Amino acid sequence: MNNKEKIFNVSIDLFSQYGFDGVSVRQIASEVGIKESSIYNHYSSKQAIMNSILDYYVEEMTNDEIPLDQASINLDKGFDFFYKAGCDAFLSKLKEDKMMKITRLFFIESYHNEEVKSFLKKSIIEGPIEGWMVLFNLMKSKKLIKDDCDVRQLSESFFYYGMFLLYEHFFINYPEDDDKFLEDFLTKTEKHARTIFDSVKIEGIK
Amino acid sequence: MNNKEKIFNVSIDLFSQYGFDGVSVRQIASEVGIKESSIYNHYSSKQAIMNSILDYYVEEMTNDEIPLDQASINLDKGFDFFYKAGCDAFLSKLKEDKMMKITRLFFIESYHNEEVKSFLKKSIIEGPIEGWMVLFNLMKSKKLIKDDCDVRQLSESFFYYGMFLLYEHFFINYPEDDDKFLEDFLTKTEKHARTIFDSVKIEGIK
DNA sequence: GTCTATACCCAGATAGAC
DNA sequence: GTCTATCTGGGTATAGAC
Repeated sequence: MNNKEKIFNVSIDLFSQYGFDGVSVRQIASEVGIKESSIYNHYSSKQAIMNSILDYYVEEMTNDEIPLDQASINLDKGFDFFYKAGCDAFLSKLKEDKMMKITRLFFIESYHNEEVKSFLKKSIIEGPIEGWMVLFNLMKSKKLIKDDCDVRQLSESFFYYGMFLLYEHFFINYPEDDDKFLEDFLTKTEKHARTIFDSVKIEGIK
Repeated sequence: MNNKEKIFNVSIDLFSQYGFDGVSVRQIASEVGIKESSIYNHYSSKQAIMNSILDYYVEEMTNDEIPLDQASINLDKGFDFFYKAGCDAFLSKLKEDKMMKITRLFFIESYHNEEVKSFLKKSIIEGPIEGWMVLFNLMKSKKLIKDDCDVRQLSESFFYYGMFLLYEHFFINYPEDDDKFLEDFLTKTEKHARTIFDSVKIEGIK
């Protein structure tokens, strides 16, 4: 691993622990094993390091589309199968050590970093919500859930539970139990999905 | 308002906007209209200002116990009435301008401030969850909800939705629509409570 | 590409006159 | 209680030798 890569990885480690403002260029340099002035041979500024981390994460996270026809097929195999398949796709991304760290970085920086904020809002909250609305509408057309239920409300009721688990982990419990969190996340949201589904499913559907 | 109070209030404003590390003593002094050295006649350090804000918030937030017998009476008037009463108690605290600001401050500082972190964990997450577990058990004993449902899971499914609305507001949308948020919070969580309740209620109960 | 040296700035905090 | 003046330390970043 060359020094540029080292700077990149060390910065992810430190920024995700202490936040962007809580880490100095000196600290990064010292952790890499070079002098701080050498950093500037690879990145033009501290902000430039942060930007490269942002770009990396956005790139990695936005190429995992779930094709709707596949979702439809999964849904025919029962709700539990369908849910597990969708959740696994998201978790496999998150499971990589680097992605967990950057996710925490995104959460903690979102309150004052406009770029992070708009990414979270668009790609991590609004995007999935719209995806779930499509799926609940699909369930309606398949006569799995009642016709009069509010699809938007249903999507939020379902999805925000998992979002809060993420917040809770990254702000309150991090970094203990990183692995345990990923395990529990699936089983907990699965039970929750069941609860939501049960509230609107048509009699006789499992 | 004397200068000590001014320092206190200005600090709440600035800390909640930019975070503790994002605000300098000079900024606070300038906003108050005095020199930074004068700050130290009222508070021994920047950290001391922060601590007094923490103490104030903890004091204000931890004297609003909901007596269980009252909750039981409310519950007999129907689930919707019961829920609205409980939620109003919490919202009336939050509605004060100062409390909204400090709540945001708590959220954004929680990732690296151990005191804030443990308060949030204990009093804002675990405490209410345990309260809701008591209430769902009460509903069980009143034969309102099914006997085989998981009360812990139910409490989380219910409560985490509202917690995420808080996170979303304070990190992503703040400070736009502060008032609108407080309005929407009640109606949104009410609908969500309905969804959760419907998934476990015994046939014939409203 | 890495180093030493340094510029420049702003932070938190203190001393002592008034 | 507030001021001016100042200390000390840490931050980002640059210049120029090797």
